[in-house]
Amino acid sequence: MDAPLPDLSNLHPVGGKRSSKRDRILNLFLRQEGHLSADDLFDLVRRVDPGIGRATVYRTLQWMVEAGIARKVDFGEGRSRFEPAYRHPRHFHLICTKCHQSSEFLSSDVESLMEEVAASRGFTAAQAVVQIYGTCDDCRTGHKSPPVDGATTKLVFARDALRMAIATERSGLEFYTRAATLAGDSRGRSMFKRLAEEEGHHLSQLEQRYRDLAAKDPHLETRPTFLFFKGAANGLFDAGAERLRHGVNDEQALLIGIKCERGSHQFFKRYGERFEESEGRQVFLEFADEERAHLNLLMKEYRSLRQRQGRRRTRKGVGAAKLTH
Amino acid sequence: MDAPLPDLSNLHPVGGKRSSKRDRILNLFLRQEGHLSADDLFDLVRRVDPGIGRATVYRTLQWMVEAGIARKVDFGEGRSRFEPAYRHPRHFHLICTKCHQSSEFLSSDVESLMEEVAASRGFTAAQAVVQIYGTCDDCRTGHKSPPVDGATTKLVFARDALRMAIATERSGLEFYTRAATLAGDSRGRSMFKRLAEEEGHHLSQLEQRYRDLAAKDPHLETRPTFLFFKGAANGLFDAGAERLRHGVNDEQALLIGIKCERGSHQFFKRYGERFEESEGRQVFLEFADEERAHLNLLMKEYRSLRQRQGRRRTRKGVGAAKLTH
DNA sequence: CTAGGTGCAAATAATTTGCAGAGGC
DNA sequence: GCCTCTGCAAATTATTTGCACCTAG
Repeated sequence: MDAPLPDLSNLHPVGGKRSSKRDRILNLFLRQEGHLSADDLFDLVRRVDPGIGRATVYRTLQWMVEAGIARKVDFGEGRSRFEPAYRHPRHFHLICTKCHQSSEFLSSDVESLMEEVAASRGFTAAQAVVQIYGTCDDCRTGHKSPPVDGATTKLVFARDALRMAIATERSGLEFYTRAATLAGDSRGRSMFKRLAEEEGHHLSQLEQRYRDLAAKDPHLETRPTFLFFKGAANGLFDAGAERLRHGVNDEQALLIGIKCERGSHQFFKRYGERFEESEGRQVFLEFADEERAHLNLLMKEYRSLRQRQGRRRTRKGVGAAKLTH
Repeated sequence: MDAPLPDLSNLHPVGGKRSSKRDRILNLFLRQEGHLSADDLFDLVRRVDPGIGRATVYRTLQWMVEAGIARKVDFGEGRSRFEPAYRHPRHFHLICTKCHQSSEFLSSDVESLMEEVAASRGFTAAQAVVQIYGTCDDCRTGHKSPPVDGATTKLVFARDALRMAIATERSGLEFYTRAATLAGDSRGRSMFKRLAEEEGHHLSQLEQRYRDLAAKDPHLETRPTFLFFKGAANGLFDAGAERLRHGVNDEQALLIGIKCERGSHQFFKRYGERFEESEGRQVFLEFADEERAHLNLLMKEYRSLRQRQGRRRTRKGVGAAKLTH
């Protein structure tokens, strides 16, 4: 649903056209934080290269939007603003109608709801815009909270990513600990135990990393959430752990684990890939890898179990074809 | 989060200003379906009253937006469009970038997510805009689906409302049927049975109503969803019915029922009230009333149970104060 | 050489504003 | 009589276009 992610070096041919001054405009634009109006960008460009005309900036902007490098956003000021879309996933806006400041957030839940809606209408979504207009905290209370620069945004992003990974790790730990207790088969028990230990180990690593991050900014913990990944932020294994309570056999436990690991792997990979280089992205992608490793282990165990059982019945959803990655 | 709902008759003073020609513009505007550009409205107005100037239309539009009667939306065409906001809750847009058609949907889930986000930042939300840009089904396939007029929209809305009420009724029926089986106390059993019968009765009424509605338009059932009230559309009692499986005592069952009925009453009331007069609105509000009646019955039973138990312990969440409506 | 890209200035389009007069209270 | 509304035309603002020229492949 979001923009394609062409390599920066061969970005230019994307639109089918060539480049020269576009490079300079593009580079300046991508370096910018926040939402530039066409004129803002024109001023910036002129400062560097006075020989560039306003029309070129407009044309380049138009081309960038078509090529998916930029996004056009409208805050109802009577002019458009533009923001980089490259490795910078769709984010949503909270726009203060008093002070005209806008802050951003990201929500995978909103995104998936929108995808669902679009799909149900046969609509192919290319872009999504979410804007909430109202009064910001500062304008309402009269206080002024410290300005948030690019570095802080990145810290907050990393913090939120870590929080999600930690929540997932915690619910995974609970899941495997319980599964190890319940497992009827000694081999399965030892595998679940091993996984529980791994989760515990990773968990403490993540927590350490979280503490390191928090040390970089004394206010980090109290800053508002940036990633509203509600469905994921509360532990992707919770439902699985819950199902274990109702008593399942080893095979079922394995299948539940596989489903959870696969879901969480896909989730972290999918979103991680869409971010620009940053610690948050790292957290997502590393975590996705970890979940995949667990997934592989579980699937190996599952195959082996099936073999030992000697049964050849086919189970829906996890056929042999799907097991090979 | 949505616009205030002033009475139409004393709408005018809302903005602190007075009225005269505004009335005519306002009335024309409110009669319109869809999204008018300022110029569209100007043309319309001129056809009725050639003595009205373009600036007045602009000024009136501005005033309507401030007063919460209209919403300004931007589809990236270089000009703004406006839509009535009165008794017409925020709806979201799917905008085709090929044919420039836009269709609408409503999602309570998206709304509550947005409220959550706003609240967590101390942001007071007044308006929300959700736009999904892409290619519509017609443009993608080349086919042309039958045009949807205002009457059809209303039918679809009523259909979706009925579907939600039916789903809730079904899960309620399941809940009470199961509760009746499980109830240890004969008095409780008969109450749950009675509620189950009522739900069954209402369910068949709703299903009949649904059939009547479907008879009005042969394609009604296949038309795309308009209300994406995912959390509610799958039966608000499902979680409650599920909990009954794990074995609960009568008091707990009552509390679960109370929670479910209260939630569903509030949900249907809250959203029903925001719609303009229509069958869909009726469905919502009637259903809300019904759920409240059940709620009252359950609460009466709960109080009586507590009295019979003679226990005076306080349970969190459902203190005596909260029981009196 | 050719298909675009580019600068400049002029054109267009949407919206706002200045001002004199009108209308309600 | 005062305050706001209103129409008209002029002004302002953002964005696009026409056109002559330039540049990369």
